[in-house]
Amino acid sequence: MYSQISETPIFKGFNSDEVSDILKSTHHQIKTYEPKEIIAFSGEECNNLFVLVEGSIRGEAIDYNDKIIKIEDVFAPDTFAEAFLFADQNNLLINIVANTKSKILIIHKDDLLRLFHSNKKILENYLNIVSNRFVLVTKKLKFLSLKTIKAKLASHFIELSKKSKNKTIFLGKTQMELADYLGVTRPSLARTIKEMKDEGIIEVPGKMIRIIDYNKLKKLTE
Amino acid sequence: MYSQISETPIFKGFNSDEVSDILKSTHHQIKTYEPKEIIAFSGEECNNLFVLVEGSIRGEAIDYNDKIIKIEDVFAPDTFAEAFLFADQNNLLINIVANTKSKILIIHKDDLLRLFHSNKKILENYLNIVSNRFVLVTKKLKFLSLKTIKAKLASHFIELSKKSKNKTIFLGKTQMELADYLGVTRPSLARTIKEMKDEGIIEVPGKMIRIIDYNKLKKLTE
DNA sequence: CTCAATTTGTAACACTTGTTACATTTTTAA
DNA sequence: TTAAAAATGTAACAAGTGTTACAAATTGAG
Repeated sequence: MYSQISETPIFKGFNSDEVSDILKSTHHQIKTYEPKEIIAFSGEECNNLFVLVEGSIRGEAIDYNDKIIKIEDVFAPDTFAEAFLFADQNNLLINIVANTKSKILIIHKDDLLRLFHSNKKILENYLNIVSNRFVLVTKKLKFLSLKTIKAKLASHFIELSKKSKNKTIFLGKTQMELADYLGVTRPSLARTIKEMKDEGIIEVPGKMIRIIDYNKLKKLTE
Repeated sequence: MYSQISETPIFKGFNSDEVSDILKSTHHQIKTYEPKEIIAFSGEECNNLFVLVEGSIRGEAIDYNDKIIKIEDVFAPDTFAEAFLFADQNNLLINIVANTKSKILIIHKDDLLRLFHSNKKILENYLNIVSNRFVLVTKKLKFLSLKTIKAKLASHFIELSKKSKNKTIFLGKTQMELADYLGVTRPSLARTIKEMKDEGIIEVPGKMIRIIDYNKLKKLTE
């Protein structure tokens, strides 16, 4: 099991022997959860770092009509609920539920602080995780603040193009999935793609998107 | 000056003598900026913690047409650009510009790490700042994902009501400012307030908002 | 290959919000 | 107190997106 734990980002750079040593001198729990079991409840104070060693969990919000909305899946090896651990108001905004049988390493924040102090690398790992999470959320925020579907779509195409370093993008999604991802309806998305095609900004050969006019595309993201 | 620095959140709990001691053993710079001077450029890697000791700065984005969009003001004593300091991709997304003559304490992240290791309280302060920032951004995200003006407004009224623990809210803003804050236009905001009034959800005596039907209000935020 | 299921294209219409404009009320400064 | 400035109420219209519906094209399992 220590080798599994050494795969998680918070223990990056440690081998299983080192993980074993660290955990021997750090108060912690390891809990196993069954599928659908609730790991932590929305509203609860969250004073523990959760390290998902094995399995998969999800966060889900419950709206006014008791309808469940899935927010995010997390797969081992990873951590979750780590970014607001030291906030003044550290209440969970979502329920944490096991998708599959899951093994979770739980470290209280006070013990974590001690660990930070005795082990510089763990601290650096933690800071790295939290900072990366922050960058992600900030990007999401920037994306959400785009007002039109065209702007969102253009921004998305530019991101994909940057990643693949290619003017021709392969969309690994159906229109329906892409529409969901962008938070818009499928017919509206189709209409927007058509408009961009008509304006000579992109071509759509099959399941691909070819960027014809990068400047126009960029201008749309304002 | 040390007493000013001791007012900043990263040095919370230290008096000026202690701050003086800490800074004696920590590599740092103190720089002064004139109004409109650019402190850091968008795109630059950001490897320093900025502690705003005196004055006021702003973040501003520049769009494709070189139009400047103000993002956020920060007033001393506070820190900024701290949350993504340890991210893999730690490039600034905005320019940092001085509003007024400002004094800034600059600590490189390597020196900061050393400081964390030698001083537990500083580390805790930093973790607290970053976590709180994360909670703020997450709330903003949740807010932005609300689709209608009514939902945003309802959510805002509920927040204010929770804070003041009172069904009657004092809006310290003009409609124009509130509209800006919500990212909508002023006439649309006025129209929405009128609708909520007509539906018997709120009353608007003068500059106040009185919540009449809390349940209906809450239902609007879905 | 073939047929059913899925995905995509498209159109008509409704709803929400932005735009512009102007009248009215309130606030502020002289 | 009074005139100018700022804030607010409101209306007509435009733009963007959602909703619903259905046909055409594509995909996939047998």
